[in-house]
Amino acid sequence: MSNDLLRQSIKRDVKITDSQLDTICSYFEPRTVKKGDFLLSQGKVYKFEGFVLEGCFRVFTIDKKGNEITLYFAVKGWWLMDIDSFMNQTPSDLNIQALEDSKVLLINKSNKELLYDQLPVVEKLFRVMSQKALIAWQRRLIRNHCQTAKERYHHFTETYPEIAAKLTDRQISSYLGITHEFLSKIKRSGIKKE
Amino acid sequence: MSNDLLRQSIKRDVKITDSQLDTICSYFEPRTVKKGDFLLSQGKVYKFEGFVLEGCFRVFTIDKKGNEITLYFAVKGWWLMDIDSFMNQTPSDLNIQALEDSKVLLINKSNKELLYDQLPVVEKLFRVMSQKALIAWQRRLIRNHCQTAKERYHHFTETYPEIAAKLTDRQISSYLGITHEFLSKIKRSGIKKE
DNA sequence: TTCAAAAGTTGAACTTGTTCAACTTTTTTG
DNA sequence: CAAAAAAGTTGAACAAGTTCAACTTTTGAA
Repeated sequence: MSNDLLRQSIKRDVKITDSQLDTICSYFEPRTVKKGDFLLSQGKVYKFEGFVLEGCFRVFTIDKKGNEITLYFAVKGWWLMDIDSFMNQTPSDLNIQALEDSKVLLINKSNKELLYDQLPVVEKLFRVMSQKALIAWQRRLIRNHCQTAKERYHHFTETYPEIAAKLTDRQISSYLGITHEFLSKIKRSGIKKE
Repeated sequence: MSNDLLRQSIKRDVKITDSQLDTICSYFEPRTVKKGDFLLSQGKVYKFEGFVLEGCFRVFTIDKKGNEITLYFAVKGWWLMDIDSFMNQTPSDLNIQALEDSKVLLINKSNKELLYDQLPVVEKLFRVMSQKALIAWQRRLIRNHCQTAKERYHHFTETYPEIAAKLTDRQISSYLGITHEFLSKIKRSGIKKE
């Protein structure tokens, strides 16, 4: 199976048996997404949660002024979820778009609930994953408040060089919360001195 | 017992029996914290998770330049946690300070683990709580990127008027990510027009 | 392979928010 | 209650980041 990556990823977060992994994996379906296609678009209800096997996705929202705000990027081994829409089955504020031809494993809401009921370890898994994600969001907010755009840019490209390499400057700037014009100026100033 | 608030709060997130609630509550110990005292300070390992019964807390970090960044405030019914320090038992980056005389229920790490092992519903509870918190952090990041300081100030005071009423302007500004001088100017401009 | 669309660059004027310093008001504490 | 400390206000100069418009470069599709 092509589920090795998912199995490894789960084993990093919880102690789990192979048969439990089999059960979990049996609920996921593979799907390919072409470059530019949307797995979710703003206004729709999110019916799937996804685990990225290959490729790259961008999760973003568009505000009232029409600006794109990127929440995160997801490459191999990352999860794609709009917790709000999936949990409450309300229309999503988010768009999830493939930045290259990609492969994901998807699980729908009713299967996810079956899994939760059937295997308590799945509750633990998503509890641990959510708490780790929370830590990351808190740290990002702190960086947004205490670092300049330039520092944030370098932090991003140094922390995720493989992801940054796949992205356009516009996509990076929408993640950093700055205009692409200003990112261009940051890069120029970064070459000249320090 | 004075555990009613905790029991109600848990019942809002998961289906649970009274005897399970009894078990959970039995692991929590009440504690009073005097105004100004710290439940946690930066550099220490966080040994407790807390549920606020009364009073008000501020969770914040101090960056290299000495600026305070407030992650959140917690009043009656809110949880106090430094997931990073508690989960990994590493020194905390956070301070948790009582802004008034307060009462909390505390649970330590080993009891929390006992609870997780004993009652799967506790895994579910914290999974649901963490996912709700994640949604809130994502929304806050979006607001930080697409709203001005003035809009964020009004959003905060309108969403949490009871909390805002307990806070100094310096505390609010450290939550909004602006200087207290600028908050003062926002308030003045808000009176004159709009 | 060409040409249209998207991405990136640059500069000038502008807006938002910061810094610092001086001052006033409120709160706390001996 | 008096003094000290903390909080809030104000202004002027400044820094960080935006906006808009013109331009160049790269990418992709017919």
